[in-house]
Amino acid sequence: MATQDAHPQGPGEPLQLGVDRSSPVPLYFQLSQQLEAAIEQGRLAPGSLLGNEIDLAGRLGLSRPTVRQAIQTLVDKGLLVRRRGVGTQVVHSQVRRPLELSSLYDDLEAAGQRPATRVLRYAAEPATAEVAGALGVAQGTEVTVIERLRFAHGEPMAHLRNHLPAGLLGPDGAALEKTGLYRLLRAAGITLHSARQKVGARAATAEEAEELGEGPGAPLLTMERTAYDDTGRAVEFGSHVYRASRYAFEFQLLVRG
Amino acid sequence: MATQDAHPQGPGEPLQLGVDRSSPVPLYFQLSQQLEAAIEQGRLAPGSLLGNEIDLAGRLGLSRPTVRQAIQTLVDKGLLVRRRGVGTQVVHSQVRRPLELSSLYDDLEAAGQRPATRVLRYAAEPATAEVAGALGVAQGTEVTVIERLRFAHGEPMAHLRNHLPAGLLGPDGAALEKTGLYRLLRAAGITLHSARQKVGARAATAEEAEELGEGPGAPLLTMERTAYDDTGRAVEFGSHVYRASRYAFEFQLLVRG
DNA sequence: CCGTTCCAATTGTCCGGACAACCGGACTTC
DNA sequence: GAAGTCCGGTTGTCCGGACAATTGGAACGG
Repeated sequence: MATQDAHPQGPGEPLQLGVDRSSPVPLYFQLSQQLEAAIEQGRLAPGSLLGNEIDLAGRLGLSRPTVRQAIQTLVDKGLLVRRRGVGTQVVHSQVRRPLELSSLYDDLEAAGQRPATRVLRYAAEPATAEVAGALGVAQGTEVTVIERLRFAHGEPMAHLRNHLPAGLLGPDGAALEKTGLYRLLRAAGITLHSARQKVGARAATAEEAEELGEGPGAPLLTMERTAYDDTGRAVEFGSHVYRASRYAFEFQLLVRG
Repeated sequence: MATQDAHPQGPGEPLQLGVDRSSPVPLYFQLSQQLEAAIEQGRLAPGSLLGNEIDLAGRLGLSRPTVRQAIQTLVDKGLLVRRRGVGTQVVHSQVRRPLELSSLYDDLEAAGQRPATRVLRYAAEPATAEVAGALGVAQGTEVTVIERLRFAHGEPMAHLRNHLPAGLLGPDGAALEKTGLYRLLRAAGITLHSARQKVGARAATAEEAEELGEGPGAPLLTMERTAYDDTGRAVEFGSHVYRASRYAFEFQLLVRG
């Protein structure tokens, strides 16, 4: 299978790769980022082989475990596929973005929709049984309640109701008119780790229809989400309603290897 | 931080762990499965430390890289959290199931709902522009069309329409009355790898309402999905409609580390 | 009493090597 | 010509070791 001189990625250039050993960035991470960029920009064609790990390691002056670690992160992202006895190749599909804990604000902004927010309520009140269960606190504990109306292009898109453990955000609530809740949480030093979601649909009540500019009984998309930080503590319980005529959830799944 | 004699997981038993070197199952996999089972069954309490990797390796007669590989798979699943200088601990949350490429059939069966299926159509026809685009074939190419009505407890739950590249399933279509599509695909040697989904809602048409036993204009949950195998080839395009009064999507997300 | 410095513990990164398992093509054989 | 066999190539698994980076508490000093 002479991969001697013919570069495995085809007749093009040998794909400039190299690591900076003086950088504090881990070597495997430098490599995986370069490979990801090459794939993203099409310099590594879908289906093309990557060249075997031993040679790659030798050419870069790295050890095989380090190269493997770099490749593995891309395999986990779904960009590469390894096959024993064959090699490692770029996946054929043109799909990207493996699915993140999506933030409506970021989604809209990324879509160029210039989101706006009207804060309807920002208060502390005792937790109901449902909220207490979701957040893992005792019923009646004081929690922060946030209700917002989210607009895109000046039109209402969704009604967002969130419950958070008291004291998580502090007095920064005012910033909610200008940015998304998840950004505020991140700014408060909270790193989101996982979330449990439930997506359904139902007909709009009279108030909801009025508020969102829909007809009575219009179909609405509902989403309930409990988000956890990296220690497993529940940091947010959201109960949201979207206009089905204007919004849908899009995401990509990866099957666990 | 003497972890000398006190077992890190608390006053209980030292947590029986051991690997079988004669088994063809990789050692790191044996270990990760045992740890996962222990976490799942609560023998490793949330928040408890796992004991440092060096000792663990020594006790099991394994090397540290092997132990790390086992732990890493559980970190990727979101069951464990590592912190340098601290240790590895079980995540606090009680959540499970990181989100799979969910199959309605499996979902219903797991919930003890005894799903049933009526195949409305199983035919070959030329691909429309929408289907051709989703499957990545030329418009007009012959594709397999499957339309099914899915029941649970004798009540209609959803109308499922799927398009597949011709010849993927062969004549096994009859089995669709007895099992799910994804199981058939797996049995045909296809390993699903990723999928792109879009979840929305809309009002039912007259026929849909009739077919699903809902009132006219009832809210329906819609899902479009294109699934890809491990080479990136599109193997299925589904266009499904669920009764919002009876079904909702539940899933868990992990933030990529 | 409080803040600072230091230190031990633990995970993070990286190396070099060894052998096994598997795939695909070439070759042989019938 | 078709089926089975062999073999080179590649990834999968595992080992043992070394040093760096970070954390949290303990000791120290103000």
